[in-house]
Amino acid sequence: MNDKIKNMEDFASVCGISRPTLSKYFNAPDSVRKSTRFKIEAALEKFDYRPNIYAINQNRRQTKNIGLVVPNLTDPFFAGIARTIEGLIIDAGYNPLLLSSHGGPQQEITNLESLRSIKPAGVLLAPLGRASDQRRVNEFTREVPTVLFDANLDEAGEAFFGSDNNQSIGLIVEYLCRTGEAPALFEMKNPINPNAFKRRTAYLAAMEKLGREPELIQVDGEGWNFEEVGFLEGGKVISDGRLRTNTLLCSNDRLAIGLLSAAFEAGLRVGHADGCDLRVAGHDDHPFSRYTCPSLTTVSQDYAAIGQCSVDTIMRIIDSNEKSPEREVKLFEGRLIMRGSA
Amino acid sequence: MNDKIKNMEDFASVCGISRPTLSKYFNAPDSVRKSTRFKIEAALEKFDYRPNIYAINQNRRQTKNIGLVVPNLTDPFFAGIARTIEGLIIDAGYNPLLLSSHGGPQQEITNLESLRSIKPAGVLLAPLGRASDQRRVNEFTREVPTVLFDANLDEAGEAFFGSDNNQSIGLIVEYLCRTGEAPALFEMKNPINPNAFKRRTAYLAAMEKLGREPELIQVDGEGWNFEEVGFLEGGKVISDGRLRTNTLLCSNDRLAIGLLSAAFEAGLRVGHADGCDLRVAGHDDHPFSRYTCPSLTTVSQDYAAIGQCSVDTIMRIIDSNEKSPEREVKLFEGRLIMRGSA
DNA sequence: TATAAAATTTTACACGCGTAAATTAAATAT
DNA sequence: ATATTTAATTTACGCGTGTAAAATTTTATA
Repeated sequence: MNDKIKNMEDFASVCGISRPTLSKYFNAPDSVRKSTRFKIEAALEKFDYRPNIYAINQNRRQTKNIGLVVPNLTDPFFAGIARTIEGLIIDAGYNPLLLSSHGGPQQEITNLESLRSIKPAGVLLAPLGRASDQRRVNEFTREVPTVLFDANLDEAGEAFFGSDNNQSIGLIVEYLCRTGEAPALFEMKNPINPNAFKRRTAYLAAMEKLGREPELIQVDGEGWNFEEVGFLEGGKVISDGRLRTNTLLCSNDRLAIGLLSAAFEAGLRVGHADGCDLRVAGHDDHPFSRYTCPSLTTVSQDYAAIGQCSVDTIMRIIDSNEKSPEREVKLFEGRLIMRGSA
Repeated sequence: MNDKIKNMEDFASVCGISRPTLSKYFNAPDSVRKSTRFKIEAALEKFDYRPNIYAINQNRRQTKNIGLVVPNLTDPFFAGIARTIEGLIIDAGYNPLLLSSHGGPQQEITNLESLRSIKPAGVLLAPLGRASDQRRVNEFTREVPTVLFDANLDEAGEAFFGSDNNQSIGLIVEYLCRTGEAPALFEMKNPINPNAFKRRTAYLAAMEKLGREPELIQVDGEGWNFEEVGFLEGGKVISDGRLRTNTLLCSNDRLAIGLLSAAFEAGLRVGHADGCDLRVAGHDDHPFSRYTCPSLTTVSQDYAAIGQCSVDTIMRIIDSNEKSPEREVKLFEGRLIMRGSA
């Protein structure tokens, strides 16, 4: 009577219907007659059966898996984005598989390899950027429908969605110039994020547009420990008296967080109030930027829109089952977040 | 000649060996004769074949998957731990599947459910703690070999590994008492993390041992936005003049980060130097605690050891293929991290 | 060289499901 | 009520692998 249900066959018999009908039900509950549907759902209440996902995926033309690769999950910024996108993927009826490249191009390729063996219907990839193994990423995107986000790679994937660095940097440069001294750009000499290059260019353009003299403060440092770079190199910049303006725009919030810490230890007062020595601004609206001392003025990226757009697009590609004729690129505007530091 | 290799059958024929032998090779390359192994590896160079993971998992008695569930990936503390453990799982020859409960008990159960359908060989679970749906977690651990870490749940899983809160809290309480005023404990009234309760108890015990009067500052606040709670409620505590000591021990670093921000905005000087108004200490050695203003004195947990121990144990359980007679519990000692804030 | 032991290969079947094609039942039109 | 159309169901086959048992080959031992 209460035999163990081992497979769909067994479960079909206790339902009193055939196995293929059951299969249809699991793929689309509304595709079976209402009366049979009730039979199935009644049986589901009584028996503990769920289809074997491996058998399903072996036989489906396509899996319901969507790969989601981010450069570094240890960065709460990407962790937050990943969470948002995961939710969107689930809402679309797919199964997200989250992988982090941990800042390393080797790991990034490893992630793509292991995704390949999972035969995903599509992949959302936020690549490392300049550090990425472009050739192998391109190779992958030719075999698996892929949408890039956050960082663009030349011609890789079906589409790219990210922030409009020109607009967002322009926004904060204009704000800083309007409310005080013109900012110098604090950045890494050899940044591994391609957005950093875009931001540098955007900074130069914005300054020129405003008729100000740009100043780049390019510091040493490797890898993804941006806070450490900001702290150590920012500390040197301060103690060496290399500052020719009292306003620093950091290429990203994590650099700014380190820099604020260095400024604090150097006894500098950061902020826009009277008597302050330094203004510091960032970019990204990092989750922690609200809690720095002082809180960090920055630009937020519209990740709700970027995520939604990325998911919509990969779904469209999956549904249409064809490579789109041309690579779509869409950039979203940032929003100024005014806080205490500048 | 250069036909597409579609399955192991095809690949076996281009290797010049039988399919079952090939199957053996993929499961353990050293289990086949050296000469046949060379044949296979030579063919692997020439042809692009990899076994279908779904067919493999459908037929193996056990998958090589290990589930890894953490309470909240948005917290860099857990993101770091997850990364460490992922590496250990891979080293052990298994395939980690990382899931975050996003701070919600419903998501935690959902995670366990979706892990069940993946039929993992074992699961490493850092539960939400008090917020967890204990009954359903217990149900899961009865069906799937599970090791708990970070937060303990009553009798759930085969083993638990975490930090010795008594030792670590004792350590920092002793340090604070020795170097200044005795600390009050700053914590949430209804913390969702069970370690919070352990730490409260440990604080009371440590104070008693030192013959000091304990003081609990229990603030409102729900959820996992600890920085916000620390900031808002800490700000109130400061402005209300509720502080009867100049030394605050926060139940965790994230509360401390918020509190430091509140203290900064209130114009308080935090630190142990002369002329400071307040000393603040935390617990966990959060990745950001190095970059607060001032940098945060805290206690680091030995997560290298906790992770290693957790992975070793789940591997032992998987290999022995039997429930261990008794539930193993092991607590690891914390280390004092002295920085600027206390 | 003969023999035993070990390793390898072959044979044969199972796993649990998707899905095309054929069949049957239900819904609609006449 | 009957013919027609449409939807639901069943039949039958295939997916790519693991694995036990039997047959064979290779290696080690005497």
